[in-house]
Amino acid sequence: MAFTLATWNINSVRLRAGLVETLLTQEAPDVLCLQECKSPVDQIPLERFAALGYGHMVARGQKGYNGVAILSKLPLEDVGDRDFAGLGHSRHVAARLENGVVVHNFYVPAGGDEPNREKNEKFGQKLDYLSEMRDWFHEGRPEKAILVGDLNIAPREDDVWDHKKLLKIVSHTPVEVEALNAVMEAGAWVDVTRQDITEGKLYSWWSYRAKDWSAADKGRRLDHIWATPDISSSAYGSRILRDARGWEKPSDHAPVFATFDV
DNA sequence: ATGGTTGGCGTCCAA
Repeated sequence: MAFTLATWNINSVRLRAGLVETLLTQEAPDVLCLQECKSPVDQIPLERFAALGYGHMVARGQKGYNGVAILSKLPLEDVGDRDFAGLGHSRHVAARLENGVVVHNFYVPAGGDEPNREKNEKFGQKLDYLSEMRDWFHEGRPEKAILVGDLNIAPREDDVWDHKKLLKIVSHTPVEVEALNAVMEAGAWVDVTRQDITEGKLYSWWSYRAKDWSAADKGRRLDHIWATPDISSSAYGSRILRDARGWEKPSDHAPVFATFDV
């Protein structure tokens, strides 16, 4: 059975419920993983999504910050969440599809502005979060699993608009890239997006602060779709819906897609 | 070197 999955940092699911409806209507992924819902779970407008065929949801939320949700046309089993780095934030949730595939939805801490854990506690929390992800996947090697989300790191030189200019900018520093690569190695995760789109600049996020985000095109690939080796070769059709960044009152992130024939 | 924008909450914090 082939199914298409998308991941999108929505930056408030209540404010942008209309954009979620647009995406579900126009692109019709089977599963949509959202981050930064900024809403308690019981205030997510599930009825509006259910009316479009997305009646299944597994989510974790808190008031005002963070929050992750998995919306699906297909039945989901809630398989729990982890509070990496003990932050008490809603940044992870996992669900199992009926074909046995487990989907992990992550919102990794952004890490503040200063890439120095002595001066900036948030940067330390980001690195700790990634270390605990690494340790968890090392303890129990995942199988038939997909990991998606806003990982807040652009690992490759062609994942940012200017590699040299961003080496000291949080999201592209060598220590973060190493930490993310350690997570990948621990779980033997395959970067599905880059398996499909092997070359060239590729971005999923553009700052709100740019005057003309599209013309300036100073993007970063912060949003990822990974899979374990047993299913990664079944993936195809990866793409980033850049158009969504230009929709009315957009999120600063664009949705990332992949299809799996498991 | 700096400031630029957005959302949620509440008179500022996180991104």
